[in-house]
Amino acid sequence: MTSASAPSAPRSRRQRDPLSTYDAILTAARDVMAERGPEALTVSEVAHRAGVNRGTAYRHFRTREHLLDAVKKWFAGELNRMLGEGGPTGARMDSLLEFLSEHREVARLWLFALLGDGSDSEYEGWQRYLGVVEGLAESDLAQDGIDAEMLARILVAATMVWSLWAPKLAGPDGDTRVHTKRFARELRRLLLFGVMRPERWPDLVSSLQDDIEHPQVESGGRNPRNRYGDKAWKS
Amino acid sequence: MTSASAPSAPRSRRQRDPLSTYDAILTAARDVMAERGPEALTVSEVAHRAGVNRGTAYRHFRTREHLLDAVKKWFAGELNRMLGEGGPTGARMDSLLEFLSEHREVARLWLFALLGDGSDSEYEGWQRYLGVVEGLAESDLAQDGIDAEMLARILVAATMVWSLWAPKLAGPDGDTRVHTKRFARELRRLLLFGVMRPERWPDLVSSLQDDIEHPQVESGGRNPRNRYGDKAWKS
DNA sequence: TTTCAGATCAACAACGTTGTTGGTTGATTA
DNA sequence: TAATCAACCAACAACGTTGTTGATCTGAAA
Repeated sequence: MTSASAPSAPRSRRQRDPLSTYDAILTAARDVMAERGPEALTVSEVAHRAGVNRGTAYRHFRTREHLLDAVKKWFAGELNRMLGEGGPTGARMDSLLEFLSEHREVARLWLFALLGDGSDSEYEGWQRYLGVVEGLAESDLAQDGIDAEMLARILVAATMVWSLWAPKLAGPDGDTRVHTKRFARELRRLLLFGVMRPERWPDLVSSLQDDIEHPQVESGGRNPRNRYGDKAWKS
Repeated sequence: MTSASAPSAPRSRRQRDPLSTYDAILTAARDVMAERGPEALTVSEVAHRAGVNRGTAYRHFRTREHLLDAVKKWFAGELNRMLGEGGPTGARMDSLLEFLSEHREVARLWLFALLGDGSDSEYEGWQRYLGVVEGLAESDLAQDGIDAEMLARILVAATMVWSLWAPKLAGPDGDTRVHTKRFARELRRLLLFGVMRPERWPDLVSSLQDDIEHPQVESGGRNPRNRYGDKAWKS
């Protein structure tokens, strides 16, 4: 050290408890990161929020980057849990919405990750979720010709974004539940019935059928099973 | 000034052209902001990218905050244009997707804005878009009982997120168009037919109908017109 | 009770950022 | 051609951030 005699006002030193200190720092980091994004995270703010000296944060996480990684790791686990949970299909959509309403920071981190440069890092939770949608698509509970992967993406994307929209629509102290109920209802309705009356959109319908005759294969992606014309719409 | 005699190597001075300098700075700022988010934007990086001295940037934009505001203003106009354009419904969805594929930075800025703290700042473009969806929902081209606002949100959310997903799925130098075509197709299919076979999900169907008898009104939001049971599904 | 590993912290150096200042230079006009 | 004015730029001060260092304290073991 260099100078620094005895500090005149030795600010109450944090009680010793490494584990809970670690937790406090990680939680604070998670909050900061969810609020303002990984780019905006500073160790200073995290330490301040955790009620810890900045130096202490550096003892628990070697660098700022290590801290970010720890949060991302936590987040990945949370996302897995989230996507994996819930019964099949309908119930699963609802439980996803519910989970996200209560863990908005996960949705925020998800979007920040999407905006980040990391490659998609397909979580196993996503695979499980996708598996469920595929199972549904192939069962006779669902219609024909569904592209399960794209459908799953539509559902997850809409749900994630919704969970961030809801509080803005509800206002500063409004209740998000009413809006969320409307959202969930419209989503269910969409899944059951769609939007258009197919008989009024012959062009669109035939454009879907055209895709069969000119399939877009190549490029690794899963190949949608396109078979229309049986009883996909109406009887 | 203080010291600073004659600079030994007077780096080639930028040709004088205030307007294009302004543009260069604004464009660079837009790029940086779209890439790394508003929080991560520094005037230094913007000036460097624009090939301009930092001081020059400060001549055109009084502070960093003014620069951010200018980008946001530009973005709002772009978003309006985007949501406003395109024909009705199906064609509009496609044009939205197309626009976003070519202007990914708009989608990124949109998500960053969503993650930011500004209140929703409902753009007029959004109102126009919503108006179109409402028009469709009320016409006899569409099914009954659609909650137009929520449907519009589902569509916009899925599309915005997709435009950021696509390049990640395609890989570093892959072609996004194939995947995007699949996405667009599944979206159209979803709008036409939905996913489930309603006759196999009596519980879900009746839960939608229940909403009529126990309507969720209150809280300012538009009240969905729920009337089922006529010919919403099948004939 | 004494000892001591390690948890906590204040201070430091190096660096990057913001916003300001005043000198330089080029285009326009008189 | 000469004067003028604004665009451009280098350097500066003030500040915040990162990562490091050594002093100090504490809980638990000896």
